[in-house]
Amino acid sequence: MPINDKHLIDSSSAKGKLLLAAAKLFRDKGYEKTTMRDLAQAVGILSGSIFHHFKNKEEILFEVMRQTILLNTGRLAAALRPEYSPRQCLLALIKQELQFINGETGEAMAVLVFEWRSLSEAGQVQILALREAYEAIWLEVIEANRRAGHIRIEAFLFRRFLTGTVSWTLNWYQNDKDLSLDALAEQILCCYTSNAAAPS
Amino acid sequence: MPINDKHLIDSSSAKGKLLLAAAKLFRDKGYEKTTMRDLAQAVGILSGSIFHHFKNKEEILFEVMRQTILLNTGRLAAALRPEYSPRQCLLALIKQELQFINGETGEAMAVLVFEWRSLSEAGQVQILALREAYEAIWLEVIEANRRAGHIRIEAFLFRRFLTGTVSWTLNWYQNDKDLSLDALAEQILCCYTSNAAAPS
DNA sequence: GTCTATATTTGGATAGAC
DNA sequence: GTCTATCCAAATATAGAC
Repeated sequence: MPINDKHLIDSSSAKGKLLLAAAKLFRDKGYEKTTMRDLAQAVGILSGSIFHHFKNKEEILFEVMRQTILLNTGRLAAALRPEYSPRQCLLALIKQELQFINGETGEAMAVLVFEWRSLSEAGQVQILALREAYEAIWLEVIEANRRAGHIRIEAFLFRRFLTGTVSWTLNWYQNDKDLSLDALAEQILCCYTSNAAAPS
Repeated sequence: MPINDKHLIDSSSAKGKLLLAAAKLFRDKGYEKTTMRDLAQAVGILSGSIFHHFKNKEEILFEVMRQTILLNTGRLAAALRPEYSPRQCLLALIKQELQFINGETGEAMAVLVFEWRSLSEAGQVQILALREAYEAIWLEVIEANRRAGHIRIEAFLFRRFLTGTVSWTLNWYQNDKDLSLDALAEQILCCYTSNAAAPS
């Protein structure tokens, strides 16, 4: 388990393989257009067998979202260190979230953004509850930056603006030599805050 | 025709009614989950009759997107006035795009963002070509602001950041007394540029 | 331009054997 | 835990009457 924490996706189990394949298919084709037959084929079984692991299609979508949020909330919290300045904290969070969206959990994060409506209302409520812990980390750091004079607008609003910018990268960012994710994070911070860019 | 320009949606024709209803349904339920029966019912006919106006379901999605881009490109260009400063131009464009997304074309704009993958590749190419004129207006104004010292980062990158922030409003903005769209535009400009907020 | 009736396909889900 | 076989529902699209 080099990447995934306990209780989260175990890519060696059949269930874990299904979730990883589902994230990729849901991102590439969309949840509605992905059939149980597509998913079964992706992991080398037949469609009827999936129902041994999940009670229906929506439970797969729910699990993809749930495990992604749990994993990334842990990672976000771990990115902050006591010796960091408010500005360094903010930069660290931006770098992390860019990684979530454009790195190895990118498929699942895209599913969270684009397939939200496909989740039942009951499922949405549960996922939103998990997301609160994630957003609480952000707001604390943003408030600290506001107190330090780096941010001029209200913290909630700032977070919404930033969420849009970072989420949108999944529509255009291609990892190449021209712009690394860390450099992109600094450009965002430079654009969003009043003072000079943080040291690279 | 108080709202819609020539060649664009005529809400008194059967075809126009279908397109307006489709935009709303596609946004609310998603393209895949919206059935021809849903759409027919929304305009008071039966599903078979739709195929007299459109050759298939995807053509409806394509037309919703195409007409929305054409309409809004015209509006965007019309929002600029010769006497405006670069900063006033940028604010005017932000206000316009917020209106596109959260105003009367909001349903169709959400479709453009969320249902992009549901369009065939051939359709995507055509819509992208139309989008170029729209983006050209933006880039010219952004460049002028950069030359004036209001923007510190590269124009393409700035536009991508801004696109994310403005598009994301469709996930959270509710028009109420607390925050008008014009006030929101000024907050965005304040957050994104170095100088003092524009006068309200 | 709309309706009636229906062809045809697709896809989620189940039951029981192995 | 997977496969075989299949049920059932839903949805796109068509043909021809009015």
